[in-house]
Amino acid sequence: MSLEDELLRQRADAIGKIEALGFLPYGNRYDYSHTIPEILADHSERTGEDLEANRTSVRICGRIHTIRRMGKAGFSHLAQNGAQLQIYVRKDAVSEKDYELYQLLDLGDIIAAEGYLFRTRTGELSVHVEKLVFLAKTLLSMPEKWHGIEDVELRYRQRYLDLIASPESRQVFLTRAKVIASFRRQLDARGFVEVETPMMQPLYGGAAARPFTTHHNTLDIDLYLRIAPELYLKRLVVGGMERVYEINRNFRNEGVSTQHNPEFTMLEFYQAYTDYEGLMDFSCELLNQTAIDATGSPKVTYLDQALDFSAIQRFTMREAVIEYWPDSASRPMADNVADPDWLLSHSSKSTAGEALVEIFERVAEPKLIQPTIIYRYPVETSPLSKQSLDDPAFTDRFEIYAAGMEIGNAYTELNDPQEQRRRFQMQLAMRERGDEEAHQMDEDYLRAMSYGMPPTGGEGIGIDRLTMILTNSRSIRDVILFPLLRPEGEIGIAERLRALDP
RNA sequence: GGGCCGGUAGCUCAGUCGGUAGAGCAUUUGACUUUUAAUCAAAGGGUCGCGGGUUCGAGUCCCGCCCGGCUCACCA
Repeated sequence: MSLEDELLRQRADAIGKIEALGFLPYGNRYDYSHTIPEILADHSERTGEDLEANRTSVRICGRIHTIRRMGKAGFSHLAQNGAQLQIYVRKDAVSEKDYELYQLLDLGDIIAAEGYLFRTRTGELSVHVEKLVFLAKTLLSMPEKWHGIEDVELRYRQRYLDLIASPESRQVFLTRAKVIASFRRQLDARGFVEVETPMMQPLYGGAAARPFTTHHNTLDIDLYLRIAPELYLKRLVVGGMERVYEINRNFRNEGVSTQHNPEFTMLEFYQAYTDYEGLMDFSCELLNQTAIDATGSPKVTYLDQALDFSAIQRFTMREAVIEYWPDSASRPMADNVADPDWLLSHSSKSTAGEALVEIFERVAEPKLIQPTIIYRYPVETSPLSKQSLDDPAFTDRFEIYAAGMEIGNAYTELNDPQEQRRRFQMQLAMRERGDEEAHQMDEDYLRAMSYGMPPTGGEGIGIDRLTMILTNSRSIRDVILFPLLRPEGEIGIAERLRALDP
């Protein structure tokens, strides 16, 4: 018998013994008087004398994280909501049945304890237990208490174990929730309406990416998982929902890396009657406040580098190429980065605009550690953005970079259906030249725009990447609870449980 | 997809030149009524990722495959 089966058998046997003592092996509702974090918040300052003089009774519950048994007494730590509280179980302070239960407990079991607060000889706030309640048994071993889970594969596949074993991981996901809550609060306060648009779409659009394909049986149609909600959100703006936003998943059938997960979460919002300059100012306010709400400060440390979301810098794309050019000897001049011949000679792309973007991504993007807005993007790579009034080769678009990653993308929305049709046709031509990610023609969207769309600014912010930065996480998989992994193969737990079933 | 690194007990990790597979935690038994990585004594526990090959002999060397990490390419 393998060790794991032996442990399983021992614990299954313990369930029987616990039941024989009169406890439910898997308990029901338990009405605690305090959560463990509440007790720590309310009573951590109290002295032992105070606790003795003004006895405080509590009913707490949680998962057992440590057990130290010593003959006729013992200590355990219960964990709940990321905090731990010690309990002290003494043979002469509880019923015989409860003490027998205490002897049968394993690390990882979930119990409740009732008693009063006191301080131990070493000063730790603890519960002097008078009664125990059994709530749930663990059949499998907990991770090692000191190192926790080091195997990242295990952390991603069995996130629940990661959450049990490492408070830091729990904190990452609490911060992620704060990021999302902060955006919602800020947008709601400004009159934005949260909406949900289709994730299964007959045509995909709103970004340059390859989609996932699926099929609806009854309708017998192929559908795409959305690569962006953009075109639906703008239909809503046409319909008079002047400020809308959506926070949800996009799906892109592309590579996996520390910065890419096939499904990822975007905030997209649209505001009628503003433009990209209005959005730049708004973005700075939004990100500053989100950083504060999530971490307590606009200044954060990411991989040993100090980032300040209260001081977001701004460059045009052309300026950024000059600013971040790697060596001063060959540094281009303003005339160079505006010269199609110069651009084409420094890139393998076939148009000046695509070349500028390619050069920018090569020389500047990795160096954009400080939160930075890059604005004015070439028209070729921006099929849905409005052209700049003073230069039709460019669009009124910007992206937000931080820690060398793109975390946001925004522009004045194109609202001229005739121009939108031309852009779609330009994209179709790129598609015919072999660009699989070029935009499709979306006639329903063109039709919507033909009813008149108000001038509008729209923006998308990558929640996962922003959360990486705000939690100092190196990989996007560290901020996604269940990142996509290949299936692990046979687990075998069903068979092992079946073998235990009497 | 390419390159590099990794997969050994439930967990964290050693394993030398190819020669009987180890430690700590966890588990079991015993001692211990304020411990806290509790302590002390003893015991049990292995598909060395999977499959081939070389060899008298493979955790170790060779080949293929699976899973993961980093990185490059692609992308947000």
